[in-house]
Formats: sequence, C-alpha cells, structure tokens
Amino acid sequence: MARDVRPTIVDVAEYLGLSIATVSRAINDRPGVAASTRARVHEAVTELGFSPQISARRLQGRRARSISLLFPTESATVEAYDLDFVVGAAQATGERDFFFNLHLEQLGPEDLLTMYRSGLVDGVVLMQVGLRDWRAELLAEHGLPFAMIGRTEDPGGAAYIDFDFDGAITLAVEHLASLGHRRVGMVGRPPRQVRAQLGSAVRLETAFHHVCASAGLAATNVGSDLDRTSSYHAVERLLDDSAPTAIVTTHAQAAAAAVRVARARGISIPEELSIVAIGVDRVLEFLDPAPSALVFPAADLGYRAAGLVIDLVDTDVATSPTPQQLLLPAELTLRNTTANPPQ
Amino acid sequence: MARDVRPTIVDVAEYLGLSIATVSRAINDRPGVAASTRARVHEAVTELGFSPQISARRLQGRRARSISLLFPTESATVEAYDLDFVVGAAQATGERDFFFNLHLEQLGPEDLLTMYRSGLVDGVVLMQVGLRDWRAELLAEHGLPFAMIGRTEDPGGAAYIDFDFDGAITLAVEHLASLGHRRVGMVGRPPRQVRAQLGSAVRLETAFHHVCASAGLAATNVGSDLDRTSSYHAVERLLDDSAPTAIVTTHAQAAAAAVRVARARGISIPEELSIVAIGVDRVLEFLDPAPSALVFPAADLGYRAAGLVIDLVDTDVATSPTPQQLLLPAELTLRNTTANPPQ
DNA sequence: TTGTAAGCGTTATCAT
DNA sequence: ATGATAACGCTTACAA
Repeated sequence: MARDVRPTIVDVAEYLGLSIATVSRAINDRPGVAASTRARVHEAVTELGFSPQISARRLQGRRARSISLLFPTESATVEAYDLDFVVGAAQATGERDFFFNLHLEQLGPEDLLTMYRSGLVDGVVLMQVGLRDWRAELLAEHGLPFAMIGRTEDPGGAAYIDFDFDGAITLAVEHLASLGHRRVGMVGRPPRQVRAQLGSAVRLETAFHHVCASAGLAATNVGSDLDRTSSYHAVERLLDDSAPTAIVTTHAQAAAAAVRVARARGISIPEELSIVAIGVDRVLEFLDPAPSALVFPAADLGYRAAGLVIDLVDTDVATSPTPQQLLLPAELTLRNTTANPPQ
Repeated sequence: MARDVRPTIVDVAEYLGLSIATVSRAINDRPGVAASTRARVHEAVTELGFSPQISARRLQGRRARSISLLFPTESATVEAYDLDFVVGAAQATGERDFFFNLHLEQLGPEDLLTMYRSGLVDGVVLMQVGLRDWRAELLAEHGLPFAMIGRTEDPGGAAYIDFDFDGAITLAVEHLASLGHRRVGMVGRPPRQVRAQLGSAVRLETAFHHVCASAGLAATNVGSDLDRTSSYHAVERLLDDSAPTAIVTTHAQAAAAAVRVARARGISIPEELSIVAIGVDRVLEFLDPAPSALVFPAADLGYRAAGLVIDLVDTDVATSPTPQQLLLPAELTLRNTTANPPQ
C-alpha cells in the first residue's frame, strides 16, 4: 500500500534511456530539446508519477516560492474579523502559485531571520504592526522582502497596505456632528493594544480626540477587551459616565454590545442613540440592526499585502521598483443607526 | 544593506578551522563532539548568523516538518466559523514545531500527490470532507499521511476527528420534544452542500428527519445559503409553510436570521418560538439573545486534527499505531431561547 | 539535440 | 573527538 519510493529524475532518465540533463530540460520547458523527446518525457513523467523534489531545486539557489503571514496572537482568542486577512492573503498567494504559511506564534528576532536564511520563505507579511516595530526594522535593515498590514510610524520605504483609520474616525465624527450631536463616545480598542502601541489602536484613539476637539464635541473614550462581557461593560460605562448621544465602536463585539445595551435599557436606536461602527462587514451583518459603518475590507487588505510581498520577491533585485505603500480610504456606509440626537 | 549572502556550514567550519562534519554534529547536538568545541561552534553560529538550509537537509531524506490544511472554498465567501479550524490547526502545528500552510484553492488529484512527492509537505488535513471523498481515497491508497476534519461514510482506518452531528440533532430535538413541541423546523445547510454530499450537511439533514420521526414530531427542513439574505428568507419560509413552534439552525447566519425574523414579526423568544442553534460559540455570542446551542468547538477540532497528522508523520512507519478516530460528543448549552410551546 | 560533470549545502559513513 | 568523502536530487555550464 504505502509505496514510499518516490521516483527521481534518474528513474525517468533511465526509463527513457536519456540523460538526466535532457529530462531536466524537458521538464522545465527549457530550449534545446526535440519536440518528440519533450513529449516522451512528459509522458514518462505522468506514467511514473514523478514530481521534482523542490528541495533539490532550491539548492541551486532558487526561490522557495513561499511566503508567511506573521500574525502574533498574544491572547488565545483571535478576533473573527482578523481571520479575513488570512483568507485574503492565502487566496492571493495561491493565485500567484506561491505557498502560504501562517504563523500564529510570537517569533523572536532570531526565528524571524532564520525563516529567511534557512530558505523556508522568501518574504513575510506582518500583522499587528506597532508604531515602532522591531520586525519591520530588522527586516528593512537586512534588506529582506516584507510587507505590512498596517504601518509603523515611519515606514520609510517599506511596503504596506493600511486602512485609513484617521479618515474613518473623521468621517464618523463629522457625520455625527452634522446631525447635531455634541457628546460623542467611543468604545476603543483594548488598553493592552494601546499600551503595546499597536498602530490601529493608537491611531483610532488619537484621531478620535483630535477630530472631536476640532469639531467642538465632547469626547469620551472607553477601551474594552474584545470579548462579549468586557464590551458590554464598556458601553454601559460610556453611557453612565458621559451620556453621549452617539457612539463610535472600534471592534465587532463593541458594536454588538452597543446594540445589546441599548435594547436592554430600552434606548431606541437611532432616535435616542446613534451608532457608527468600524469593522468588517461580514461580522457587522450579524447584528440587528446592522449599524452604519466604516467598513474594513479585511480580506482585501490581506490579498493586497500578500501581493506586495510577492511582487518584491518575484522582481529582480536590480529592477526592484519602490515598494508600494497603500492607504485605503474610508467610506461611510449609512444604514439606520444614525439620526439627529434627541433635542 | 541587502546582504544576500547567507553563510553556509562551510563558512562556519572555515571560521573555526574545523571540518564541516564536526560543525554539523555540533549543530544537531549529536554525540561525539567535545563540549568545548560544541560551545565554540554555537558561538560562531550566532556570530555569523548561520542557519542550516532546510532544503539541503531535506535532500538527505528527512521530513519537511510541514503540513497543509486543505480547505477548498468553492465560493469566495468563507463562513466565519470555518476559520476557527484554521486557527486551531495552525496553533497545534506551531506548538509541535511544524510548518503550517493553508490551501484555499481546489486541488486536483495530481496537485495533491505532487505536494507529497515534491517533498513540500509530510501530511495534510482535509476539510469539507464528503461522504465519499476522492482525496481520502487517493491518499489512503498511496499510504500517505492525512487526517480529516469530518469523515467519509466509510473512513476505514483513516485518522479523523468529527463533531457528532447526529448526536447534536438528537439532543436538540429531544430537548424540544420534552418541552412539548410537536412541530419543529430546521434551517439546513445550503442545498449545494447537500448535493455535493458534504458529510456534515447530509448527516444533519438525515438525522433531523430520522429523530423527528422517532419522536413523532412534524419536521420541516429548509436549506439556506450562508448569507444574511438567504438565511432570512429561509426562516420566513419555514414559519410561513409549517408554523413550527421551534427552530433548529445549522449555521451562524441562520441563527441570526431566526432571531431577526422573530423580532421583525413581533414573535417573542422563547415564549412563542424556541430556537436551538448549532454553531461556534464565538459567533453565536454576537446574537441577542444568544441562543441555546450545541456548541461546535471548531478551533479544538482543528487543533486535534493537526495533531493527528503530525502523530502520523512523526511516528516511525514501523511503530505506527492505528490512526485515531475521534467523534466529539455534542452537549447542549441551555440559554434562554427554549421554552414550552404556546399551548 | 543530447550527454557529461560540477556544483548546491547538508548529513552520514567511514577512517583516523 | 575529529576529518575526508560520498551521497541526496536536481540544474546548468560546457562538451560532443
């Protein structure tokens, strides 16, 4: 049953009475092989069930044609929406005939370099990027191909794709201000993310206060963890402490919690409380009512980030163009959760 | 900047004035190296930033230490809960120091065999397993290591881990029957899944009719796609056609839809309609009210499936024990969405 | 058009 | 305890 004997190129050559050189050329569609020979080789290949050993190939200094998504998950729980990044990245990778692998572990500097040096991967996509991120610094310093989902404070020439969180907050707040709201609350990202200086977390918080100040609104921000209970409490605290007429949420559970708390307290949406969510559509669609939102195209970001690294890898170092830096503009999708505040 | 010259074992050997054989032994912690030498080698290794080329290693016939999760996504949309499998599998893989890669593409038989033969992976985890599944058959036939999340109709000796859908349906229906319900509806999996003979989809449907018949209940099943709209319509049709007093849902959007339709029609839960969901807790928690459910530990399934393959790969063929076959029993988590039917 | 042979970076089997 | 050296399976000059 278990035929563990994988045929090698030598077997193919012997089978055909050819030299391995010719077989190799035929297999790789290189010039200098008679059409008839080429045909015979391809036939024999399927006949014998031969596929070239990638490792042997790589030994000649070829690319591994594989990239990694580095997605350090400190907590065991990964937020659902985050996973869309993975799907997008895997899809792009498959389409370009690369191998995709996923690292959920927290890697150290040595591990990271080893991935490249050992020839396991040609490039990586970084997630959970901090305003300062040692991974980005290390890789840039060593001239190794990588792209970020998110971006550091000073990305230099590094490739990235990021969602415009500042723009998102601006749109959200300005929309609320134009409706007449004067007291706005935000359920922010987990304090731990802010402490770790995670790019998105910090930008959301900063932009919120900044934009509210510019618009002359009273702003209160309460961070919450990503679970159901913590989110619920955060919304309650927000309502109790500053009685906002509108809430902006920065993660899915927060949006769910806002709806739930409102229902529990008999607060009607949007008449008595407006809600604007920032999040992935697929998740927000679970809510009832589905909130007005700044939709976060996670799968798309993942898809494009993977594309960026692969570009970097596929391109000859000589030809290498400036890596792309993309900031995805935010757009407000209006549903029925925002209205004028109660007078 | 871009030092693309990776040091090899030869560099380390020359640097120390040793032979590559000794260096190799030291690096791999093999016996027969003086402690002092070993130390010097390790020092030099970090000094020079050397890591062994995996490809060269594999050429000696070693394992690739990498497994693949094969998750064919026909539709572009992947259901959120499915992704937990990926997380679990990636986690297990990382813990056991394997490489994890994810294939979202639909692979053909040749591609599948090539993955093994080219030495890219040592084993795979199969998702979306059908009652008859050519992948399982092919791999079993060739004696290649694999495990299934789910199981075929006749898994033979193949490793798998599956959730006990039959048991889940049984628990759900019996619970409802004991509360006095006589007309029960189910929002089933997409018809396309049933047509494709996807294990879980078929088992859910079959078990539902079977169990309801045994309990003497009127049973109606309406399949729905995994999106918001289709799910909503399915619930509406269910209510309109057979006026059930209780609904069992088989995917997340269906559960969300049940709650939404009830709210829209002013049907109170659980007084006028009972709901039991089958799904991943993380997703069901978004709902309000969170329904009574047969919770599906997706991440756990993924984790254990990856463990199964790695066991298979790590174990010597000689020692290889019978592959594990695990059927995870269903448990009913009661919340507040089930009650006696209106008399 | 085809064949010969020299690597690629390791590990493993011998000697020493 | 250490060192030559032959694999491993393939690609690629260079010859024929």
